[in-house]
Amino acid sequence: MARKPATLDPQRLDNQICFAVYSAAHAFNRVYKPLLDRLGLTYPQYLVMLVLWERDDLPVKEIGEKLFLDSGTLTPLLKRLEAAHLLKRTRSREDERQVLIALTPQGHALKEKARSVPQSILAASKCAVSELVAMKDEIVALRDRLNAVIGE
Amino acid sequence: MARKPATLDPQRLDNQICFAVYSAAHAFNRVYKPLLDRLGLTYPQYLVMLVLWERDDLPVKEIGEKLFLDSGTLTPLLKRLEAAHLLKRTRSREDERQVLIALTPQGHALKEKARSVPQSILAASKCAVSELVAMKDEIVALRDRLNAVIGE
DNA sequence: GCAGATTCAATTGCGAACAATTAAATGTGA
DNA sequence: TCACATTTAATTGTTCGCAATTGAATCTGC
Repeated sequence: MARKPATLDPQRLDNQICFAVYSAAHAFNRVYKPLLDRLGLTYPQYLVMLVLWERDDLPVKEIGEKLFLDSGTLTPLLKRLEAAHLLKRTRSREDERQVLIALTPQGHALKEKARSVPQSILAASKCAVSELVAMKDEIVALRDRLNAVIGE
Repeated sequence: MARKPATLDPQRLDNQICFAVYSAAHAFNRVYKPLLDRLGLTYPQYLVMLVLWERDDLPVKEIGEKLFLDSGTLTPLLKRLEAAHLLKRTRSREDERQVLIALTPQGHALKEKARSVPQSILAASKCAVSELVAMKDEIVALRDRLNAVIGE
């Protein structure tokens, strides 16, 4: 049984892209934390707000599709954002199964306060924008291939 | 106020590398799930086992440093792995503050059963190994820069 | 040797994340 | 029309992830 050199052993933690992604996600979270604390948001809540700042009045389902999250995650999260007066949840009148999510004036206003966040993250990454964009595109392509496999 | 084109707006979800990483981590998790179910492990538990398969008899602290996790996460997770008879937790005799984690025979044996996991992930990623290695190195470098900023 | 600081694991409390199930509304085919 | 399937959100239960705190063991300077 030929022993592989450590740098090629696929069962080693440091050789796994998945752990790289997993640990990078946590590192991002820790950088975001103090920035989002000032807005009173957690990172997943911030993601929901980003979606709503682009387009308002969406059903829960559609927010879930954009963020790859299901109602088990979103329902309580949206209730917390509603309790913080950032959005309102209303049953659709055309289709009573849907709950539509609409920003309150405070929810809209928060977009301005959040404007500096991406720049702070960029600074922390100590990386050229062009490099980050290239990396992002690669990671998104990988994610989409993985998600395609799940659907099989 | 010059409106940026959508492809450059840093406040757009699709332009954020962080969301790419966040959603890729979840996609990986979903691909791992059925593979790890057969081993009776969750993904974070699998990470701990990877660490211990490389080196046994580690204090909780050291496992935490390798995985970027703290005792609040690890203590209950390790207790569950102990309940599954995969490892044993023992207070160090030289330093009673430390708890040493050692694999049981079953814990060691699981390494063989887990050997095929990385290959299945590789297949799901539909990507050349060389490309994945390059991506992994970039992501690790980014992660380490982010973690360096946090320590400031 | 001893007071005070530091280290380490455990605990508590809260917010994700997701599987599985439930209940209500809507759609579909005969 | 009516039985049956599908869609949508909510709910329940388990596991992470982390901040903050606790308590015990160890280290440090004097």
